[in-house]
Amino acid sequence: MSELTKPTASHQKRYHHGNLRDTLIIAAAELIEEHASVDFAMIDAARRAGVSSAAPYRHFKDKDALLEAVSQLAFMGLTESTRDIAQRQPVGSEQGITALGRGYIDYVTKHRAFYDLMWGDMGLRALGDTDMELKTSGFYVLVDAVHQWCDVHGLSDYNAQDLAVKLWAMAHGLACLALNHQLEKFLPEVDVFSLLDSSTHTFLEGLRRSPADTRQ
Amino acid sequence: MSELTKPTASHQKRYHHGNLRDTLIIAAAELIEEHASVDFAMIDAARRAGVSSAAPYRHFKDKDALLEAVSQLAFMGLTESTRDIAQRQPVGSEQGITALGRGYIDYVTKHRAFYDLMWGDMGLRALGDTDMELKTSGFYVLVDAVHQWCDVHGLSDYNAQDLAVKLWAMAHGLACLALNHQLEKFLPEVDVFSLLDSSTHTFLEGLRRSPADTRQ
DNA sequence: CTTGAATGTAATAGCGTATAACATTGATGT
DNA sequence: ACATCAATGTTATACGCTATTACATTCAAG
Repeated sequence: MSELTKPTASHQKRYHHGNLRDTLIIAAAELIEEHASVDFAMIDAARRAGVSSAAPYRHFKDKDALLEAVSQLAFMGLTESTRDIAQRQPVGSEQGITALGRGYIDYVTKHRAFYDLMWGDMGLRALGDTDMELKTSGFYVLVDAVHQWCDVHGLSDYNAQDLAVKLWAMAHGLACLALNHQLEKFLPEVDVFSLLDSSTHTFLEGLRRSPADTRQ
Repeated sequence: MSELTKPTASHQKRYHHGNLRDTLIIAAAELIEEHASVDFAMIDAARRAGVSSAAPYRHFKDKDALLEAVSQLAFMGLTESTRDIAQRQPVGSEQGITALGRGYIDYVTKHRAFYDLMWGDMGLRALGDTDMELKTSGFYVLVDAVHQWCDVHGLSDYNAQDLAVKLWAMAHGLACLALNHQLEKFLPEVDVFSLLDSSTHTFLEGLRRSPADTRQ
């Protein structure tokens, strides 16, 4: 239990928790990870925080609001991981792009329930303007990498944002198929990361060798 | 109400429904479409079929079992639509491949809740061996189209199944991003079908022009 | 030290799933 | 035709989860 999640005075039961909101978010995130599903009970999150079943409703309008808060955690984690990866890749390289895709797949694969939270019913249901930047900043890391790749390869006439969306869709699609055990069904020998690598490579190869009239 | 869903004698209330199982599947599918969500109440499906709240449990162990039956409907619809489309495309053409992708995106976009049912928690949860063929036969239509494209372009050294998975992932990813309103956020001017076309084109171009040493 | 806002508790309404006990019907064998 | 049993339907109800209400405690501002 992190310092953030503790009541203000340790080991002593006080009437007021002190950090209930944050504690509930953490508790919910843990329960989601453990169950690999968002079908946890509010009362369990409350119990884990050491409060009554009604207490959470002082901090969150309903369960969706709590889930929305957890999804922000998920997006923060994804963005942070994405930035870390981008930082360590050679500028403008194909590897710089595939590494981001690998990181994306790795993240959502290891956090199945977060994936559901980010791209399932939730992601769009509670889409506050405030959260917009939080939820999109990871994408722009990819846009930068694509932009640099285009520059390095003398393909500045391509729209980096358009290409980034396409590359994102590739990684997203592969991740989704992997999560649903479709890959092991149709390509039992192949792992998702090598699929991403070759898929990305073919796509970038297509960009480099395609006639200019197909560009924007 | 189709013939299938009617009690055996019309307009007369009988104790036994006669086709309750099928009627419930249709009713559930309708409710799912209407709510754009699988969060309908069993009792509503029962009411729509004109039976009591407990009757459905004579035909389905639990709600998941009913949802699984609906997901089979969804897969059947997808497969049928895919076959229809494949039939009307020139053999071995790029268009023959993009048309399948377009059809896929069109189908899941118009049946958002079916998409969740097929690829959300459900799809894998109740994955009976019997249903396997039902759920995979659509994919092999794509494999055929890809195989033909490879033949026409003298690229028979490629593994059609591998390529089909990659193309599927592309369409699947784009569909998912479109469903979650990510495309309109990052590329407000562009529609998902043109993205699929250019994405697919670039990929196939990469295959044709890529050095042979990257092939299997 | 008073007072009100914030935050907690206990009790409970309300909805949804699922089961149990009972009722009705259709099908089968003699 | 008729007895009988399995299939299929009904009513009543237990249980779990969400969310609200009325009340309790604490913090913080004047």
